[in-house]
Amino acid sequence: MARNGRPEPRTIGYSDVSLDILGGLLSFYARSMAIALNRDYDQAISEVELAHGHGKVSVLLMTHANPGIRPSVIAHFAQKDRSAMAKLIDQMKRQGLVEQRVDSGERRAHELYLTPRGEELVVQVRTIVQEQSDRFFAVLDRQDRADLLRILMTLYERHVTPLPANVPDRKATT
Amino acid sequence: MARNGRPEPRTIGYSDVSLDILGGLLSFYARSMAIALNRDYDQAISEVELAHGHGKVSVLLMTHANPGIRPSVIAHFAQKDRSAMAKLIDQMKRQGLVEQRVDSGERRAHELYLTPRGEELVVQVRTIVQEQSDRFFAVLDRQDRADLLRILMTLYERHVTPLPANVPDRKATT
DNA sequence: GTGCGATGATGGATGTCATCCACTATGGGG
DNA sequence: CCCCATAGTGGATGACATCCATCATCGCAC
Repeated sequence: MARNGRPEPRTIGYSDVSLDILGGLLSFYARSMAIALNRDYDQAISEVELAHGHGKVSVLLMTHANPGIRPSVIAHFAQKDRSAMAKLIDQMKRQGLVEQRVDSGERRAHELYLTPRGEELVVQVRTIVQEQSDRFFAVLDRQDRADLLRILMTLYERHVTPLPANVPDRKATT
Repeated sequence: MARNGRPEPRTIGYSDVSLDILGGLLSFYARSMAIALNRDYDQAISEVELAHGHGKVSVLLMTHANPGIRPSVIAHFAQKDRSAMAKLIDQMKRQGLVEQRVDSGERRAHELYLTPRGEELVVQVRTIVQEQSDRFFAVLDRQDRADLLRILMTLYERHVTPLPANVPDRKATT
């Protein structure tokens, strides 16, 4: 049984195989980390009704922090297709977590609000998500965690979008 | 048009929205980076017939570097379900890239070999994969790249499996 | 006022992939 | 011989990303 819950090979040793260039490839390790992180995260978040992916958590937290926010803005920060975002929000509406109103000043757009039920869930979700992240990255020392956060924020700003001004430790990298 | 090719919101500003705890959450940034990286990678790798995910590339490179390797060993390092790995290898067999033989000393297991065609593809794939990774992480300075690699390797060893002894810069972290 | 292109949201089609389960042939140990 | 574990395989299912088309709305130019 490997660290990730999958059976490990039991009839042959594998400590001397070569990973070829993968052994020194940032993208291989980055994607591998994401696989492990996703699995761990999905397990943690399945305790509440928000299983699978960051989408619902992003909607919940960002709507909480920004009542009236646009679906398209959330989609933007979460790197989610507009159409997929609409479906996700529809699901959360059916779950009784959010509600939508037409923006009176721009009737093509919607404003998102949490329901009281959604608000209750926020506290839980914050705790679960923070603990999961802390636990996953606890194998790193404090300095490495700080460096990793800084580096990942840089990558986010350069590959996704500039971070809002209110994000702590954000540096103008654009 | 945002950095990732998706339309960005055009009728409202969004530089002052709050990301709530996501703004300081390692797992959010890690997963966001992976989304961006996956997209970039998939674009690069679609130039050759290995689109989508690291699976095929891992099979190709690790079989090249370790002729006769077990599917289960590749699955182990690539964090892939056995059943999914079997389907993937079947696909690559049909593409004429690999072939399988029964391991004579352990007849439950298979040995994987590349075909001449598979071998030809290795050179291309190596170049593409290396360039994609280099390009994606080029936004970081040299020190940050080195730190990121070291940190990600630590995470791999702690969350996935110990790295083989032949991997450069590997440290015993178990 | 009208027309045109852009915008935000929505629905649909499609492909891909992970997960989980069941099964078969094989191997090792009691 | 029996039992349990192992490696590989096939199937079912659910989730999700992507891409496309559509509609209502908006802003701008003529």
